[in-house]
Amino acid sequence: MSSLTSESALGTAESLGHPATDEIELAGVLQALSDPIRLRIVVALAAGEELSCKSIDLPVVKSTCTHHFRVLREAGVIRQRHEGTSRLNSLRRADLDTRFPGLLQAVLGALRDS
Amino acid sequence: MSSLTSESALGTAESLGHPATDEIELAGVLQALSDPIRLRIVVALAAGEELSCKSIDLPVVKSTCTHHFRVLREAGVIRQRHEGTSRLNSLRRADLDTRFPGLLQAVLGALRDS
DNA sequence: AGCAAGGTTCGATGGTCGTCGTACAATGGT
DNA sequence: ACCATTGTACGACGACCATCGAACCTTGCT
Repeated sequence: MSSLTSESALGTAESLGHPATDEIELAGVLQALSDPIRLRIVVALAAGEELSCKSIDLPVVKSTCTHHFRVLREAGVIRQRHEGTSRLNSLRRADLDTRFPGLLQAVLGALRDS
Repeated sequence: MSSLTSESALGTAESLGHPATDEIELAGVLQALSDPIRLRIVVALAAGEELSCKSIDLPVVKSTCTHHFRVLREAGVIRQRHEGTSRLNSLRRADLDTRFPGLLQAVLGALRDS
C-alpha cells in the first residue's frame, strides 16, 4: 500500500518515511487533503513556520493527531523532523509545486475563503 | 450525510441531486477526486464533450460505474442529464473554477503528466 | 408487444478510515 | 533520580467505501 520503499524515503538521518518528490502521487495527496482536520493542519502550516503537533489545536486526542500527521507525511504533503521532545512539521510547498504546479495554491486559496 | 437538501439541488426538471455551485465543498471535491477510477472519468470529460457512462471504458462493472458517477455528481464535480436511454456526463468546469479557482486546472495538469 | 441497451437499486462482502484509550518511549528540566 | 511534556505504538470499534451480482426500470427500436 504505502510505497515508501525507496532509499531516499527511509534511509536518511532524521527522516521517517517521507516519499521522494517524484514519488508523491496525486490521488494520495488529494486523499490526504480530503479530511477537514488535515485541511486545518495544512492551513496552520501554510504560514510557513514549523509547528509542533501540540501547537496546532485540534478537536481530537493525541493518538489521532499522530495518525493525521502520518497520513500527511506519507502522502508527501508535510515534512516532519525531531527537535527535542517535540516534532516539528512543515509544508512541503516547493516539492508539491514542483510535482503538481498550482495545486497547493488552489487548495489554500479555496480554504482562505471558507 | 449528503447535504443535498437545497431546492436548487433536487427539484428542477432534469436534475438528480446536483449541489448548487455555492454548496460545493472542498473536502468533498478532494475526496471525490482521490480515487483513480474517478480521476480517469474526470480526464475523459476534460476534453469538454458530454460522454455517456458506457463510452468511458472503466475496469469495473456497471453498478460500480453508477456509484462513481454518483460520487462525482454529489460532490459537484460533474453534471448528469438524461438523453434517451443513456445518461450524459459533463465536467462542471465553470462552477468549479468559480468556487475553487485553479483547482481543477491544477489537477488536470498533474494528470496530464502521468 | 417484445426485446435489447444503458443505468439504477439493493444487498452482501471485504477492506480501509477516523477515532479512542491505554501503554510505552524519548527528551529536558528540577 | 524523578517527573512532566511530547509524541508513538497497538488494539479495538464503528462507520464508510469500492466492489460485485442479480433484479429491475426506461427508453427506443422492430
